[in-house]
Amino acid sequence: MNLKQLSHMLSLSQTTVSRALNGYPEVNEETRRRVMDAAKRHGYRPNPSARRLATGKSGMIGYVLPTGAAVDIDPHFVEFLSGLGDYARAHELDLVLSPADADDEETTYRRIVANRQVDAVYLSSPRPADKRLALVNTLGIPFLVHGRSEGFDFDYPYLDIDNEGAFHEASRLLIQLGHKRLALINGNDRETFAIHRERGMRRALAASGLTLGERHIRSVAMTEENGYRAARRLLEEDERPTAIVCSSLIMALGVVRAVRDLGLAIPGDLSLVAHDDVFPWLRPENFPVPLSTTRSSIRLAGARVAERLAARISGLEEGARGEVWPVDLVVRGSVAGAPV
Amino acid sequence: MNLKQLSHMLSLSQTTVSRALNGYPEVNEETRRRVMDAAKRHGYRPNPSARRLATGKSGMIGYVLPTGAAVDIDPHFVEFLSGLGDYARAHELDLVLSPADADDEETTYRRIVANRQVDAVYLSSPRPADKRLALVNTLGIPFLVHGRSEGFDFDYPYLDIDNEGAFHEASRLLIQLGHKRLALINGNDRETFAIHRERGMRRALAASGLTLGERHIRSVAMTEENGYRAARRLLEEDERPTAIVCSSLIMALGVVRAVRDLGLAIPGDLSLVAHDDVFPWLRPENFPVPLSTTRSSIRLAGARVAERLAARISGLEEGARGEVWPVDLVVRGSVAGAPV
DNA sequence: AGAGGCTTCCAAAGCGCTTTGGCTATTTTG
DNA sequence: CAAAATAGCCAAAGCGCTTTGGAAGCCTCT
Repeated sequence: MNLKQLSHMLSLSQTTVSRALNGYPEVNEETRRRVMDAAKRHGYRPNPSARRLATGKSGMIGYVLPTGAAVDIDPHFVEFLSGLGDYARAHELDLVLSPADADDEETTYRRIVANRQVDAVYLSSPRPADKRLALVNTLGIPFLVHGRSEGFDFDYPYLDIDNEGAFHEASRLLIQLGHKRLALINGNDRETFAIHRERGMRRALAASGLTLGERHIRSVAMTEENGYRAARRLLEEDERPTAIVCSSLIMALGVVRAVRDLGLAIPGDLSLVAHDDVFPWLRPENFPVPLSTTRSSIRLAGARVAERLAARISGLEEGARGEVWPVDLVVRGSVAGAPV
Repeated sequence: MNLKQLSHMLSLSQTTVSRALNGYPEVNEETRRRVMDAAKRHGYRPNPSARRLATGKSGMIGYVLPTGAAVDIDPHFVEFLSGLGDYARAHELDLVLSPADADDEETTYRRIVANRQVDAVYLSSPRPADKRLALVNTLGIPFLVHGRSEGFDFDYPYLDIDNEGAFHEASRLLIQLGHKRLALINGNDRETFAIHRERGMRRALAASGLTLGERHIRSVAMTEENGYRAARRLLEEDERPTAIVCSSLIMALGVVRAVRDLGLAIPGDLSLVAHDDVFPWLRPENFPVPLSTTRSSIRLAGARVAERLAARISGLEEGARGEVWPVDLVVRGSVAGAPV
């Protein structure tokens, strides 16, 4: 059933039927009802390929997926996807993943824009002065950044959590508990979120006249193994830290293992706080010692990104609105006063 | 730059240019070269929307993503995606994720097929007599199943690992080490992979005159917490098992925690084997006691699925070919002889 | 020399939608 | 009451490709 058949069957022109269906004003309300009715009754669905060719709109949102033998997709991605899907489903928005060589994402961005494959894209894990962001901004396709970049002379729309505030609060708590030697096990410090977290922590320390020594900060890919290694190096020092703030639950697994291996105890010898993106399959309250966390559901963020993207596509949202979500600090058994 | 301009510039018809570019035989080789040349020089890329409208082919593969508040996307998915992307990138194949209500995926399948949004789809986590499989089979779109189903009167193309063989081997090893009370912490036993794993284990036990008691098998969603709970229940019994085989590394984390909480030791009191899908961020060799595993890279599977899907789209692969990959049994410190 | 067969190309007709420009009534306005 | 505005509809022209159904030119064969 296509438009031609439908319009013929209604003794109307394709123009009128098309307009009736798409809510244009220049059609009599009664005619519109007739058309709508017939369309529903016959299960008419406009052919998206044809519509796309005519309008240039695809009804899909895009994401360029960096791939390559050395590239690991962040496990957070799947949770984010869940959220995105939750919203997108209700609006029949599909998501197109365009795999790209991690060393040359530009080609792919250019391709999907030139081909008008998607109506909007979102970027994640931005770095300061991220090239992708500049590119997508000049290409003129609607976009939204999950996270933030820095160092541009233009503004852009984004959704981020208050990483700096979160780690500031976590650090402040630890300091108030008497800790003086804090350490940070961070994610890749070329990504903005990691920079913000470090900044938050330094700010809290500075406020109490403390500092974060070079040796007390590790910046690594967020795997269990890296968490372990980082923790061991930190804890085997002479003046070992009495509190660690850690950028992910997965790394925290490694930290816990290291603490055990060294015969230390949480929170007796070491207080630990980690950031929790809220995975259904790994929960901080189920750590050997329930883990204090800075918590923010990445899944909710995914849903919100989809929502805003949809709004941008339909023109409801414009401009460079930035949105920063507060982060909960959830205190559980893994923090205590500094050992004497 | 579109076809019209290009052909005009070459003083050829659109027909000829189109044919030259698409490798049709009825065009002079020299003309073809001229055309190819000009196309490359001017960076001509056929508009996919137009091509799609004309041919019905989209150059994308599809996946219906079950979503909903109660639905958690499997973290394995992202690794699978990595692999898929590795292959797809080289072939400019995009992946479209169509979110669907987990309780009604059928509508979405019908939509993407009716709309010809994708050239092929893949299904994952199939169950016995999975409705999606039957649906997709009748809808007539090329497809590939990652995993296997059972109980159909038709064959279908799939890629699966030898789950039964893997758990058979793991169990056999444990039995040979003198274990008599084995337990299984499995995934959702409505999914085929879990059924196969249980079958493999039972087969190994039966071969030695042993059985798997009802109380010695747990079937749960694969989270750390569920692993913990299942292990506790198993280990708090009077006649507790001396060996556990576990369907995922994430659950194994919980098992390890439970063992610790109960004051037991691995492998002294309990031998443990888990299935490892090979995550970059959680490796069995880094468990407190290095974990023995049945190992199969889900990432490689993703790449292979993409490859076969591409072959199916282009007609290079046909019929209902099933492909079953062997699974490695990797022995590490977590298994030992049965306690006396 | 004429019939038949290749080779190489083309004009035009789709694919199924949206949108432009225009046309005919009907209503409003000065 | 004539002129202007408005409401409601339509034919046709795209969107940029692929593909059908020739057609022209040149060989080959009998």
